[in-house]
Amino acid sequence: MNIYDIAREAGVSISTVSRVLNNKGNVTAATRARVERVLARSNYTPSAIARGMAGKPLRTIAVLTVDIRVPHYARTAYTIEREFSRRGYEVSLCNTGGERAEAIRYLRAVTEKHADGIVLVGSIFNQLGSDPQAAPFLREAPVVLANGRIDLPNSYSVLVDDRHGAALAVEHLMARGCRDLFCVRDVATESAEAKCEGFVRALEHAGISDGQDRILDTGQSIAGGEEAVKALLASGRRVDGIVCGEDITASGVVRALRAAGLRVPQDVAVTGYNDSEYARVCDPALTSVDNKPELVAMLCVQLLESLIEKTGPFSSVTIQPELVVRDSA
Amino acid sequence: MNIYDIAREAGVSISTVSRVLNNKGNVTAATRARVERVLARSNYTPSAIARGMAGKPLRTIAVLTVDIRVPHYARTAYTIEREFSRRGYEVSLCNTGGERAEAIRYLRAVTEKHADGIVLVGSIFNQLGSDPQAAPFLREAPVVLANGRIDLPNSYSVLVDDRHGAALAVEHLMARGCRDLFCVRDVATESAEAKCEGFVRALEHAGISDGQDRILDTGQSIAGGEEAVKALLASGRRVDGIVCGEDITASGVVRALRAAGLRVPQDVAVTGYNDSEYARVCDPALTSVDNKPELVAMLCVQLLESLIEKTGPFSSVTIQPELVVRDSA
DNA sequence: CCGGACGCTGAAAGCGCTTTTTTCAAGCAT
DNA sequence: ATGCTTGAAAAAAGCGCTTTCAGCGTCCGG
Repeated sequence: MNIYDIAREAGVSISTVSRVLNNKGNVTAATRARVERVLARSNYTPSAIARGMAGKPLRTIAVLTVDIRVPHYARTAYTIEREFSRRGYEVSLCNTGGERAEAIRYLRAVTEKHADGIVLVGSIFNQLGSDPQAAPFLREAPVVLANGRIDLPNSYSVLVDDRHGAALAVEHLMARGCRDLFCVRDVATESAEAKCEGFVRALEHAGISDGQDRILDTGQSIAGGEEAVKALLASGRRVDGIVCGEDITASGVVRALRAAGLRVPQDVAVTGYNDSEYARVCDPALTSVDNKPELVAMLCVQLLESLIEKTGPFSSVTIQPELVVRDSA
Repeated sequence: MNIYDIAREAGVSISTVSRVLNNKGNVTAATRARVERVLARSNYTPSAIARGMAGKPLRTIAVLTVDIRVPHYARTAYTIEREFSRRGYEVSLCNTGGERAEAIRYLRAVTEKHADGIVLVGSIFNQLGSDPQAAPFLREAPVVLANGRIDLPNSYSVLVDDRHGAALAVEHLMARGCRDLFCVRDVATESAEAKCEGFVRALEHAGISDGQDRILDTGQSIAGGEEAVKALLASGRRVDGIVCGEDITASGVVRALRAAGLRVPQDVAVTGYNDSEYARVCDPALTSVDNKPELVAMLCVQLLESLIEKTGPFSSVTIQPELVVRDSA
């Protein structure tokens, strides 16, 4: 059932049906009524493909994320989807797992389908801007990168000041009287680097200069947190505070500390990052840095929408995280 | 840059370019080489829209979920996306939040865009099959419903036997010596009903007939779990085992029990459901029912793909969950 | 040496819309 | 009564592909 069928049944031309459907141009009330009656009793669904063919935008947004199962990305993607949906867009999603090839494959696919805009969620995607295979696709539609910088003509960023976030955690621990702090780096991203930098700087600010030696590397998981603590305790170094790069890792840190007979926060205070549900499930509930994924997502959507509609001026923005104090520190 | 530009530069017709691009029909090596050279030095991207217009499938799958932020749905959606991506499809996502209007709006949009198939993730979507507004769209493309039944021509289900899952939890608790069991129902879905039914049946099987009176209603959250326990303890009824409908609720149950001075699992054993990361973060780690979202997703993808390619025969399937024993029971 | 088959390529139609252009008729002023 | 204007609706073009069909040259067998 297409527009020709409707036109034939209503005894008008397809352009008239189109005018009725899109509510534009002049149509007499009588003609409009006749078309609408036919429309009502048919189950006609206009083809967005054909509409796209005729030059109208398809109103779809491509969202690239590392892994939607990570709560932080889920929250970001959720808000992006909801907000674009509210604005009449549909969102298409890809979990690249950080695989460059996967990102390129997907970017090609959405370019072929004429996506109206692209949102990259995760600092890892900043690489794509300088990737000769990926960059051409990123020029075909406006791009917004959540949590990372990208240098391309029609691309902007919404950044979170993770350096500041880590510094907030350090300051809080110090205010509690902690002096022997460590920082757990559980992933190799720009964002993790920023946290470490914030940690080191905050220590320097307090007159402690060996911050760089107080960074523990491990994996982003409960087991990762546990291992980091085991290694730390085995080293015999004194510790009374640990800043973690992720709540899930922090929960492993807490678990290992308790297993070693240490009390949290009395003996060792621990902070998480992302203020996820894990922070509330963990016992004791984690003090965590809220980096506001919903706010970031909202800003991404607003920015991308104005980019699509070319209602500038545009600019990248940076937001500040906040510390949420609970029981672990 | 379109196929006409390529054809002109290569000095051939567009049909020849099309043949080269799609690797079909006969083209001499010389002609093919000439076209490919032009192709290589251009940044031509074929239009999937135009290809769709010409009758080819666009290879997009629509996925409806309640809320991607719920880990169980995130795991399901993730696997669906990855598997379809691997098969050359793109997935579009909508979080309906259980809103009928939102589902309908989205179904209309994807129908207009000629989605090749639809996956409904969550038992709540079984309503759509009998919804006069939604059903027409569900007839336009094959549909697979994860975790619920739907009665429509081209629709099939992948079910999890949640009755059995709850029964597994009951049996485990009884084997530990628990006798005064309760079940926490934290949401009003078909799936939650099945769990309660499994709970009641399993009790009956053990000679306990008042299972129906042992169901506690609350919200699906940490607070929900806490409230259920507070109400239960206030009632003065004896309890030594609690079966929960979700890990997150179970974590609240554990927290409230401990706050009341009860030991888990020694005084009261607790089981969760979904075997999510929450079960591992919780202290003590939750014994939980694994309802295998990845397996369900894989089966959905396989089923939907064969539906799309009409390589039958098709049939709905039911899978059995398994109990994962940890420290809480 | 000619007819038919076959391989390669181009021409053209068609997919379902939007939009521009054209047609037509009615209404009005001169 | 003629010419103009105006508004409604039809006609037609165009979007970028795929695919069918037709044309044309070549090769082979009779």
